[in-house]
Amino acid sequence: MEVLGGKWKLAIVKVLLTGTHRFAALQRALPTITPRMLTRQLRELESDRILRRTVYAEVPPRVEYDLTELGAGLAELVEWLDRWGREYRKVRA
Amino acid sequence: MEVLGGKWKLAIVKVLLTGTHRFAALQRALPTITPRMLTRQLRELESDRILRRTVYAEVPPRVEYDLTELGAGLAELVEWLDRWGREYRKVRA
DNA sequence: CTGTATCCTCGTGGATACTG
DNA sequence: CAGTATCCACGAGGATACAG
Repeated sequence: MEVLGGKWKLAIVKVLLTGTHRFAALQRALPTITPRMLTRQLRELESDRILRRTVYAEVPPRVEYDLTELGAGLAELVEWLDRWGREYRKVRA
Repeated sequence: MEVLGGKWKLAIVKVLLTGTHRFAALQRALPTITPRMLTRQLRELESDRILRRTVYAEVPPRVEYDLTELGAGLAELVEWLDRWGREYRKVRA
């Protein structure tokens, strides 16, 4: 939970489960996140080896994010949580 | 994550997966939790229908906590997270 | 395009002491 | 036994502006 507990962490993982994304693409996928929060959560996920950050020395700059094997192993968890969340809303309603 | 995100929530669920517990028993199972935090997390889990609180009108007072069906449905998640946590520690080491 | 820098609010969580 | 009451520190998260 220390690794996954950030407000946007699992949301980011979920997006990256659909493939490699650039910074701006993640912003589009998470419309309400601020650049500051996106950077922070990405850096933490990187240092926890959930994802990889690849910088291409180009102009304009290009940076790509994709899941490591460790991160990809979270696929089941994300699905499980999605299902449980739906069940939860049903029961609580 | 809003429901499960408290610092002690999943730990409490994990204990209750082994059966009904009283307040003091939960304290013993979670040696570093303060009574204040235990109360708060229990009340939140109760209002989210993850567990049930049963008060017996006796002296001395007796209060028992046990999982609802919704809460019991978290068993898989807890196991999954345990496994992933171990894997995580191995890979990160 | 991919971020930093600054400033600020708020809530979580902890310490400690006390109570019906 | 099963909590409350108070007080406090810290940091996560957000708003806004700016930069290489």
